Amino acid sequence: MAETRVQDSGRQRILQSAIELFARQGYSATSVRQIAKAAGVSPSLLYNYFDGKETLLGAIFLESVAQVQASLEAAAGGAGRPERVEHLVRGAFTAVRERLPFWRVLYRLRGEPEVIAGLGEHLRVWTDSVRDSIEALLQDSGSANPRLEALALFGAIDGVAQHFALDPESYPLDEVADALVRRFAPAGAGAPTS
Amino acid sequence: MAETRVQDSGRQRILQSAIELFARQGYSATSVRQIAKAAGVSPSLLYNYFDGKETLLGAIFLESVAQVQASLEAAAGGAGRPERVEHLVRGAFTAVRERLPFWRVLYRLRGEPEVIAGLGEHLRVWTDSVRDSIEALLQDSGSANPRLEALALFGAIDGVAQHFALDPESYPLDEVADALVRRFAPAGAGAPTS
Amino acid sequence: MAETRVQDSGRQRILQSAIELFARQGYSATSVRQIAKAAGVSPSLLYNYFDGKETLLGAIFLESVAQVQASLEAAAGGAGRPERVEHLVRGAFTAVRERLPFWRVLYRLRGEPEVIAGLGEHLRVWTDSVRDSIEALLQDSGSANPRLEALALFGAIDGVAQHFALDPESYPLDEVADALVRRFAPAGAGAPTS
Amino acid sequence: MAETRVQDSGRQRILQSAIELFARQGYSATSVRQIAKAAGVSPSLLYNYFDGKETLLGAIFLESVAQVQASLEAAAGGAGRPERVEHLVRGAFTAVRERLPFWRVLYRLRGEPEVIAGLGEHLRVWTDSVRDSIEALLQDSGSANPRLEALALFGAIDGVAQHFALDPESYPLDEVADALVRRFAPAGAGAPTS
DNA sequence: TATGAATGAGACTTCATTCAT
DNA sequence: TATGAATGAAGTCTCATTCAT
Repeated sequence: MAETRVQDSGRQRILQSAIELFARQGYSATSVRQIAKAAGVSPSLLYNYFDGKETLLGAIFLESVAQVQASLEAAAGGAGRPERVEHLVRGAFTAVRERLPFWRVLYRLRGEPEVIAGLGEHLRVWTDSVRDSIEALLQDSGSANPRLEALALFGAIDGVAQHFALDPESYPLDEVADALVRRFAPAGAGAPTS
Repeated sequence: MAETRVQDSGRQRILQSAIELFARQGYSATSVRQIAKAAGVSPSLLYNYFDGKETLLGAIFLESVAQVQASLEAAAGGAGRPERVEHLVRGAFTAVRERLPFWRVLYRLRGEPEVIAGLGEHLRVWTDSVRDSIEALLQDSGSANPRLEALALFGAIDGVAQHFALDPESYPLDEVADALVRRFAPAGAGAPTS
Repeated sequence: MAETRVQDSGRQRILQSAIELFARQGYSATSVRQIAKAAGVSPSLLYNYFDGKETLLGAIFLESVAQVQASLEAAAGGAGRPERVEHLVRGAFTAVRERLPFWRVLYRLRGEPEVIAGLGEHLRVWTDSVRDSIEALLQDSGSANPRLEALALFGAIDGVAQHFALDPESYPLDEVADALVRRFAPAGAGAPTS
Repeated sequence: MAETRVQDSGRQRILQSAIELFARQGYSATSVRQIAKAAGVSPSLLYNYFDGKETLLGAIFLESVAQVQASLEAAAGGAGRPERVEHLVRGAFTAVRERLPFWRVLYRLRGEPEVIAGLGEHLRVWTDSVRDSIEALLQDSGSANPRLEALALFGAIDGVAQHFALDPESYPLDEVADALVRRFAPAGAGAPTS
């Protein structure tokens, strides 16, 4: 009971405020002052918990990536190709919906890896592993060129997720997911018309 | 004769440096000094041509959006659905390839519309018009729910383009384009196999 | 029995760490955090024992000055001028060697008396008393102008001590002491050659 | 005519204020704000001319060391040992008198070489060269152990100079110089009494 | 005796920008 | 067209310090 209270204190509040502001304004455009103010603490306190703005971002990533990873793995599996594709798509979108602010931060930062020293490599590794998972998933299910198929599907999921993230209120994510699944579920990659 | 000389001088060099730095580091993380230095001029000169950093960004957008728009329209058209989808996909990727830095800037800024006062609305209008174009394109070609189809295809194109933009050297854009076309060209949205 | 234990705890460890850091980095450049960390305690504990950083410095001085004073007085005395000069020089250098960190702090702070409110006056009084002692020592031993002789000898001792403090590992302090003694021991100040 | 005015502007005023404040309060205890205020400019301007506080200090040193070096060399020379020692002592004290603030900064900083990254080595080299010069000067003039003699004389000069720097108003520098010269001028280092 | 949470003041520094030339 | 001098506002971060426990 006191636990939720404790969780809500100091460090936790800073993390929460930071992720929200980073999501809305971007990392560079968000000042430490803003974060502290949003968290209701003094800017100094931030430095009791984190070595600096960059470390704070790192902490956000470490936490969120782990949770998202778990979320994605939970959604894996399925007997045939259609089921697998469907699980993948739904799982991915669920993960995005669950941690929307994190994804918005991710999308923004993905393009400027130099800004955050150690993060770029970390991100690339993670992205590659997701791509490989999708490829593995398609490999078992009679795809002509699973790698290219994986890139296409990965891109599609990522793009739709981003469009959703830009306007979560009115974007019809589930219906678009249906459409994606219909397009990518069929096994015959090279000749759906014949 | 003097024209080419003029083009390369002052204003043009600033614009060029700005777009490249914004693409690499993001708008907020790029300073006026950096831009001026990269352009080989003094920071003051920037203020002879633009009212400030924000105006400079606006100018970049105005120029680039017009060119991209033209590029996209040139790629429109085609007799049947498959041709139209193919033209759309190829045209979009060509546009991205041609103006890669601009797109990287766009992808970054799309998520933080508040940062740049007047730009957000402008961007949204443009994005919507692209989406509507795709929808119109699909509408004529027997799609069950053209709006959702359009969103899915738009998302897919956008996502793939972004993945390409993140690693243009080694991303197999043309092959992924093929895969996308194969998936989205068939008219029957709900039953591409039958 | 418990005494040695107590000596080594808390207060004593803080004092020790403080003097070493002050000696190496200077007073202003040394932070309370650094001192506490070096002492293996929390910064807060420092405020249980001292009113603040300045008070801590005061405590260091009070302790050390007393010990140095004793050390110097023990070295005083001697029958004739040569013996007295020799005792003075050797005694001073022994005192420096024994409490090297303290002297390094002293040398640094001597020049900025305003920084430490009450310390400047204290220091000046002490310095003057040392100079007067030397003068008295020379007065009894047929020096033409004992005051100027005292200033010269005091300066020489102080300068050599400082050079030694800057590089204690390789400075040949004892040999230089010999040289100093040879130069200053003879009674005839104005005509050592005759 | 306008030249003096130009010299007095901006950069020059900052340098001047900096050296005076560093001399009075020490490097660490002097803030950039203080320097700027004393120079009658904004703190930002300082960064137009120097990369930062440390670079500013470096600039001060480079300028001053060169001038002092010249001053010392000008004072070198003399036929016999007594003349040489006299020239050395007088020259050194003249150099100190001429650039008193610089010397006070030097004395303070000599003890904390780690604080200023590249300066420590520079300083040590310079100090060694001065010591070597003195040694060379004594070598030619029948000194038993010129190296130790040089260290003793160097220490004496340095110590007296420092005492003078601490209280330039009332320290009888010239008279103490006389005393020093009387003590160190005679050639017979080991046996001034015989 | 000892500490972790917390902070106001101020440190150095960079920012976008103006203006006289 | 072009720049160097100059600056107010704001940036990140460290400081010495307090207080409840």
